[in-house]
Amino acid sequence: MNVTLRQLRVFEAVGRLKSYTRAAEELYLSQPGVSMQIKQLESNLGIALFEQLGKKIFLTEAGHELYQASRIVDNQLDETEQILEDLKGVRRGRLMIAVASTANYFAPRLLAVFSARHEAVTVNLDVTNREGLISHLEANDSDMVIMGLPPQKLELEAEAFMENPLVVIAPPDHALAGKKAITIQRLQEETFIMREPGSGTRIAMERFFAEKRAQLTTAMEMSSNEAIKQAVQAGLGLGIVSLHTLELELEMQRLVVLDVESFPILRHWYIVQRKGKRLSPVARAFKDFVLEESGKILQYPLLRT
Amino acid sequence: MNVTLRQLRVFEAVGRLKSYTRAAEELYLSQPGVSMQIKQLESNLGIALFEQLGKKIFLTEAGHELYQASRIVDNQLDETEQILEDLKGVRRGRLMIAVASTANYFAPRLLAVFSARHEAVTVNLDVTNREGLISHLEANDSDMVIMGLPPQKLELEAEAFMENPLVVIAPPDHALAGKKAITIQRLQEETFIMREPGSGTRIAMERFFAEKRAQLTTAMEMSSNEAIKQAVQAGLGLGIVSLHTLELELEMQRLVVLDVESFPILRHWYIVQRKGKRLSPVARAFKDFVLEESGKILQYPLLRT
DNA sequence: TGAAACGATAAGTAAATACTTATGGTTATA
DNA sequence: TATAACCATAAGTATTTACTTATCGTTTCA
Repeated sequence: MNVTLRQLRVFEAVGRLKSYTRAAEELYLSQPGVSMQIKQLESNLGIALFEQLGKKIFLTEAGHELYQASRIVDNQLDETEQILEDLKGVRRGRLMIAVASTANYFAPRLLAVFSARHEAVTVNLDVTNREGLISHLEANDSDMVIMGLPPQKLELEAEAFMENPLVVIAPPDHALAGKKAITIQRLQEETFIMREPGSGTRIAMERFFAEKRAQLTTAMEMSSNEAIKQAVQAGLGLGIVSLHTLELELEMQRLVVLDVESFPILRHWYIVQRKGKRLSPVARAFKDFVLEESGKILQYPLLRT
Repeated sequence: MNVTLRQLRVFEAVGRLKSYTRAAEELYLSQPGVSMQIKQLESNLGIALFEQLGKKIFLTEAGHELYQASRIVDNQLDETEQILEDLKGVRRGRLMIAVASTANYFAPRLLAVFSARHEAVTVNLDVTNREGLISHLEANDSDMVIMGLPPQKLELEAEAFMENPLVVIAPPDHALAGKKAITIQRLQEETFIMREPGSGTRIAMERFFAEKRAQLTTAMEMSSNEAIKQAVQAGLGLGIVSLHTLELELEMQRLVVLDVESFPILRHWYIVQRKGKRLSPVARAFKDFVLEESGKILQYPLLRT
């Protein structure tokens, strides 16, 4: 179809007003200008769109069909234009975030606040493991990723926005509970429930103990923090998890944080995205929001045990 | 929106193929040609549609929106083009016919046959009185009109396509039933059930008797042929109607046609349309069909009584 | 590390587009 | 019947469009 949008718009006006002259006025054109557009359109389509009987013009059947079509097309484009207009601002948009599973304990709260402020923004949150996060970054199908340990391989931009203290947890009735300044030495007498190799927490932990030249006994490996906490509660051993995951358990006194020397291991949470990625206004706004306000919103439990 | 269809189509190809170069190949363009169209489009919209990360390109959210829109627009136009293509031929289309109420006894049969031959054609039949037909012609909202007596006032083209004999009817037990060569003189002794003034049949009748210098006694006026036939059957008087309306009654011997001298009054059925009206292919086909084949399809009852 | 793939940019151009004014021919209308 | 309203046509033109080829810079991958 060799038709131009201009032709369709002129045609729509003529069809609506049933007059070349008035359409010309509406469009700030001369009457012959309109005549020519219509003629051109008719010749492009190879079919008559108007019928003139005396002074009045009528749409032919083909004209009626095209009239409907041009209204639909016009509306579609108007609508899209509106959407794009919104997208330029923060008003509307989709925010696609992926977070490490550990971040699941606070990320939803951040998103909830952001989402409440920007009602027309659709938020999409994927909670996944480290591997999943990396593939998100590679496929570029998230606006950004929240994780504790940005991978080195990819070219990324990572900004820390919050502390992420790793602490040693034990059941409340554990021999070490309540003890002050437990040494790392002492810890080596205990057995530990660990995250799976490759997990951010696990990597950080191993790095820490390697530095301290200590070696821990691994009782079992669990692939989620939830599982570790359950196992520790059940007395199967000690655990090391992010303090952020403990809010409830500390409050309910199901678990205690041990006061071990050099602890907590201080890590950070990072907002990560591919280098050079152009953020949408919504993504930009979310990032600013996290960098500036996450501290206020997420007050994690005090370290006092 | 200052967007051109060309831009949308190029954009659609790039969005679909996720590559400027391959889109260029598909469209038989150079790669810079595509680049420029997209750039133009983006600047028209004031928003980025693609994001390039390394070698790969991705649609931005705005790009996704526009992609959907351009597919819708494209489909709409394709569909319309198909419809218009059909309309050029006889395959599809709408046929709007208005017929005089008397023609209601045969017009549906014509339309049924035509409609069976052209399945994708929507047929619209309005059965109305003379006044209604004239307003159809004035408003140009029918393709053509079938009537017995084209009005003089409007500039019309009328073509006769079939005889329309007006006959005198009586109940089977009437004194004149079966009589040969009844004189018009004799008719004046009877009373008649007439159509309302202004009806085509009434006008033709009055013209006929004025010519013969005869005057009929009007018992009552009815606004439909059906009512006249009922009244005649009930013995309220004689009637004059188009032979076409009698098929059933003659066969069931509810009514008889009298053998009156100079009868039947020979009139014709006309296909009528406004002078200069351009017929759609479907309308053209219907007109030809009626002119050529109506005789074959409509064999009305013989005059023998 | 070097070649290949990809998109961006620059410069140039033939063609078309989208108008304009002027004018002519019909058709209603007062 | 004159006039006003309406659309068609003709001729002319500035601008824009839609390309092209040539070239460059970056990224990926063998």
